Amino acid sequence: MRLATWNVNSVIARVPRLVDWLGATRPDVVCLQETKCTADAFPYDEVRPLGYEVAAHGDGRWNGVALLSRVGLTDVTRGLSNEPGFPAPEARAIGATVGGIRVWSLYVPNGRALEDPHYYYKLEWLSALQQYTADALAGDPDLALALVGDFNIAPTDADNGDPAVVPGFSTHVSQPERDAFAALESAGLTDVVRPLVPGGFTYWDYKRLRFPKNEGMRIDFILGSHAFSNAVTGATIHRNERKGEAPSDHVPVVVDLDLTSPEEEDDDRPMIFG
DNA sequence: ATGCCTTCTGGGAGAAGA
Repeated sequence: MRLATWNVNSVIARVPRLVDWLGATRPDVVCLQETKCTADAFPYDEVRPLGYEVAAHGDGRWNGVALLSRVGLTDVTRGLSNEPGFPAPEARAIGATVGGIRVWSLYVPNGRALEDPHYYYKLEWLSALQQYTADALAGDPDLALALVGDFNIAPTDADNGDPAVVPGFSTHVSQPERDAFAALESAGLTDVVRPLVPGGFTYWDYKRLRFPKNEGMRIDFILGSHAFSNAVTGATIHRNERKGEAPSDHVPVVVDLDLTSPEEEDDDRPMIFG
């Protein structure tokens, strides 16, 4: 199974690129963020012919998340049960069961500026996500759970190549944000891409030649429980999607999984005859 | 330590993003 995440910065504006990329990459599951449209306005007719079921969650002008799947799409949940709002809850989380995985497409609040009300909203939102994760894995430690999307946090200094993002002055690199990211890992999740792709960014600001100068940030992640992480066989960051006509400012992140069940794995054990 | 880019709405100029 191939699973991907992509902050498309308007799914309607990105339809030509999205359709081309889906055809070339053939992911089974896609988590989209910043769709910037209501669920009614999602471009279903452009995506369904490629074989995908679609679940969308949108506010309209801002935010918006969606899930595409060719391996089933059931038990769709829009929003986290304990999700804070700004002031009302926003369309930043959609979950579903796809191909045996509980997957969430997530768009973590930006934070805007240190000490801004939106910054505290971001931290509260991340706390709610951590609580959900802890509860979900406490209920089923072997759950194949994946938190996928734009976390708006650069967990390490190496993940920040943007000279405008300065520790001590900027969001995305503050210790409370990094602590919140680490808390997700402490709750039982691991970044499944980093061991396979140790370096590289997933976002470059549109302005100031950030992409040509490769002054980007790594802020889009695929975090998995052990049942998910153990199945990962490969990972790629599709840097070329930042090139060409009308790109998003983020690029897709992709993982390949071998979700062979333990029973089937048993069949691969050496046989002893006689 | 910002909004010289992009998107959206609304039918302008402004908000938001990271």
